[in-house]
Amino acid sequence: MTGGTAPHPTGDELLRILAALGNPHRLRIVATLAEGGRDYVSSLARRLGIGRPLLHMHLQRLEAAGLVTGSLEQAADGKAVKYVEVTPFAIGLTPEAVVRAAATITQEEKHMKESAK
Amino acid sequence: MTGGTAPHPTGDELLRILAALGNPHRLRIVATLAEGGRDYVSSLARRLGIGRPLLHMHLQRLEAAGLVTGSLEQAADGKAVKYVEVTPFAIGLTPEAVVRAAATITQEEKHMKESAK
DNA sequence: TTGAGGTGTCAGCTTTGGCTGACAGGCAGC
DNA sequence: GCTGCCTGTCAGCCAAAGCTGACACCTCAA
Repeated sequence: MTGGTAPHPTGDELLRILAALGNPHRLRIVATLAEGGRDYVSSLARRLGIGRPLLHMHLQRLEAAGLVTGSLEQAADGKAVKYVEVTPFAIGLTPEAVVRAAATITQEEKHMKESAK
Repeated sequence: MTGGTAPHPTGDELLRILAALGNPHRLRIVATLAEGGRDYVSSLARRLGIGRPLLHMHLQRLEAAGLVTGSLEQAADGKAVKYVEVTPFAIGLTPEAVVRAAATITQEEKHMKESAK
């Protein structure tokens, strides 16, 4: 197991990571998890002072970027609880790294509304 | 001479940097400038295949983040040309860095529509 | 004067993102 | 049973981002 995000991600991966971290709420989510360790969604929402649906959406983006990992577990009392924790990562952000990443950007088509029927 | 962005920016600075870089066009802009060196706006727009108004907007965000620097110069023939180049930067992106940055996030009020008259 | 090529900005559209309230289900314990 | 706390997702609203076409200005060269 790697246990961390590679220092030289592809262009799309880097874009997802940067976009995910470029948001006050999401940055604070990562910071909170990095400091206090793993926590479950409802508790985390309370700590951050935001609603659960909102947190849920942000967590989705962070998971999609590979920055956090969620695992649905059974608490001691049998309740289903989803714990989430940060995935270790180390990204070096320099112009050279940007050049390398930009070379592998996949320009996915806008929406191609019902083409190729 | 500073010549570069500090490796430990404030929370707001980091947010602006990440949000700026978390966009395909802007990432490619930085990459293109980092590779080919400085260039002027119209030329850059042609190289990237995007419109000048659009590029102008993206450059504003990149400048606001301190990632690129624009300078309006007089070309040899007297024409005013705006050259833009990348500002050297080196940001270490790790959970620890995020924790440090998140501590200094300035939560500016939404819009406070004419309150505190 | 006209044309080409540079600069910037504005109005207006479409799309995305952010956010909330409400709903539905599962599993304790009272 | 009911209550509480956890899970998820949905519809819908509103603000912000992204993008385009048109406009105005400047300077040089033909």
